Amino acid sequence: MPVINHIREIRQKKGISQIKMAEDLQVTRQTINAIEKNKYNPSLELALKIVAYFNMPIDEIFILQEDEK
Amino acid sequence: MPVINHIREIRQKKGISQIKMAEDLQVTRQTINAIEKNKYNPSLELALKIVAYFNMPIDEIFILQEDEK
DNA sequence: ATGGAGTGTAAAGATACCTTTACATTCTAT
DNA sequence: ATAGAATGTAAAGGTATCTTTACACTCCAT
Repeated sequence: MPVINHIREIRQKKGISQIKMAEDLQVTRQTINAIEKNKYNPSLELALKIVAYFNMPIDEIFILQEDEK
Repeated sequence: MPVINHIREIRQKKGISQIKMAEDLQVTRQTINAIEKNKYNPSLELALKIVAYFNMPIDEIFILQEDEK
């Protein structure tokens, strides 16, 4: 899985629940949960919304793993 | 379409063909073309690869349009 | 004017992303 | 120990992303 994310840690550090984050971003709680659990990556659109939501540089949230083909 | 990109201009300014860019990024030429023509957005993974490929800040390549719901 | 390089596009098929609904589990506070 | 809030997960369905194959067009150089 070539893209990892630090959403859970960041979200928890900010004291935000999956429910609130999902509502704020207008997606379902399951979507947030699945992304945190690395079931799949967010779309580019949702990823950019998350970056804006956390107000952090993208490379502190999403990291492209170079090793695997 | 809430995410726009400046891939075409950047690619052309660097003198790279869609074919070469597709090979370098390990996707098909049609994928590059479709993204440039705004048929759809790249996945987060491909977007991050493009950012690394161009070696530019993401917000100079991909822009989240805020206005539309 | 023919050929090659670059680009535009379409159809069909596979997998990824996201939703709705639903139920189960964990954690904390009372 | 029970309740409420938060989280984990699963199935089914819809749309998005990407592939393969294929054909068309433009532009420039020979």
